[in-house]
Amino acid sequence: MPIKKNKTRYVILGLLNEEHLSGYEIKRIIDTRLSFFWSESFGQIYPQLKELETEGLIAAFHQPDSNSKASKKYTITDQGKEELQQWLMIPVEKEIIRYEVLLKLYFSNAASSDIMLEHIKEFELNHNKQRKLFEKFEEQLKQDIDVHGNHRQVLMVLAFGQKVWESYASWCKETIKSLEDISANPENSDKGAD
Amino acid sequence: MPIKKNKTRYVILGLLNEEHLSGYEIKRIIDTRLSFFWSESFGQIYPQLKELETEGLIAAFHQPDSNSKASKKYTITDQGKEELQQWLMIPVEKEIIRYEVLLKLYFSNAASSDIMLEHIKEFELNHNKQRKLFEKFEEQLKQDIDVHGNHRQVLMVLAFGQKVWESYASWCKETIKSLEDISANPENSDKGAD
DNA sequence: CGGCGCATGTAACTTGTTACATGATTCC
DNA sequence: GGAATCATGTAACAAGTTACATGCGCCG
Repeated sequence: MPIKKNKTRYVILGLLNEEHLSGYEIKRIIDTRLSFFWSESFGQIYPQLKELETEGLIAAFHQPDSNSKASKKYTITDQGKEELQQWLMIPVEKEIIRYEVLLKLYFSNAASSDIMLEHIKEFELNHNKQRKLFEKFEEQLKQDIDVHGNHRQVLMVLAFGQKVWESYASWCKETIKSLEDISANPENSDKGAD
Repeated sequence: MPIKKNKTRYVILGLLNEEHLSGYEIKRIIDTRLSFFWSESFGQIYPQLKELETEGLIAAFHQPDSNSKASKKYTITDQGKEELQQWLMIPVEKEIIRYEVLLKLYFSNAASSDIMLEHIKEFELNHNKQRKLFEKFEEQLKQDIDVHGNHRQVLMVLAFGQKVWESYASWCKETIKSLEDISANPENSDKGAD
C-alpha cells in the first residue's frame, strides 16, 4: 500500500519530476507558482525530503562545481515517478475549504459593518496581490513555452485561478457597497423601521 | 489575552449566539448551512464544548421536558458573547486554501488526461451537490425572514458561494472539453504535429 | 430482541505551524 | 565586522481526523 495521505510528499515528487531542486527552492516555488491553491511550510518540507530519500523515491546530490552556495539538490527516482503516477490516479479527497472571512461575516450584524468592511477590503487586497503573482508566472510560462510537457495542464490550473479571482473581485465590490450602505443607514437594518 | 487561534470555538460561539444547540446539532448545521466554506469534526466539537463550558463562555442545560432523546443543549453566556465580538474584530488570518484537484492537474500530462477527466467530473459533481444544499438553505432563509438579526450578512455569504460556484461550473465545463480534446488527439499534444 | 440511527464522548494518530538553532555568503 | 539573506534542520506545540466505545430509543 504505497499511497499515503500526506500531500506534501506528492507536491515534492511533482516538482522534482520537472527539475532538480533543493528544499529551499521547493518552498519558493510553492510560494509563488502554486500559492493560489497550495501552501507548505519548511517544517513539512525538510522532514518529508528526508523520508522520501530513505524510501528511495528521491535521491540527494550535492552541486559538484558550485562556486557559490552548495545547496543540497534532489532528483526523483524511477520509483518516485511511479508513486507520483499512482497518486495522480486515485480520486481526490474531499476539499476542505475554510474561509474565515465568511465565517466572520456570517456571524456579524449591522453593528459590526465597519469592521466587516475592513475585513473584506483586506481580503480584496490579498487576492489582488496573489493575482499579480500569478500574472507574473503566466508571463514566464508564455515566454519559455513548453519547457514542461504539462504546459496545457498548467494553463488549465491558471484558468481556474482567473475565474475564481474574478468572482472574488466582483463579490468584494458588491459586498463593500452593501456594507457601506448598512454603515451609512444603520437604522434601516431590515425593511425600514422608523 | 483572550483570543485563541482555534477557530472551532468561534464557530460554536457564533452558532450558539443565535440559538440553543447540542453538539450534534452544531455539527449538523455546519455540515449543511456552512458546508461550502467551513467544516468541523465531532472530535473537535465535543472537546471544545467542554472547554468553553469550563471557561464559562457557554453553559449546558438538559432539555427538561424532553420525552424523547435527552440531548445536552448549550447556551452562550455574556462572557461568551463578548469573546465572540472580540474575535469578529480582529483581522482574518491568511486563508489556507488547498485544492488537491488542481495539484493533480498541475502535475499531470497528456497521458493522464482520462484520469484527470474523472477527477474534474467528480469535482463538478461534488459542487453541484453542495450547491443544492445551499439553495435549500437559501429557500429556508427566505421563508423565515429575519429570524436572525444578521439576515443580510448571511445573504452576502450566500452570494459568495453563488459566484464562486458559477466560476467552478464554468471552469469545469471548459476544462472537461479541453481534456476530452487532448484525450481524443493525444498526438496533438502541443501546437499540432502531423 | 437485534439492528439501526441518534447522540456523546475519548484516545491515538496524523498533519501542520512556529519558533528556534545553526552556519554560510554577500553586501555595506 | 555586522546585518541581511540564503539555506537546512529540529523540537515543541497546536490543530484536526479517524476509529472506536458507549448508551438510548425506535422499528420491525
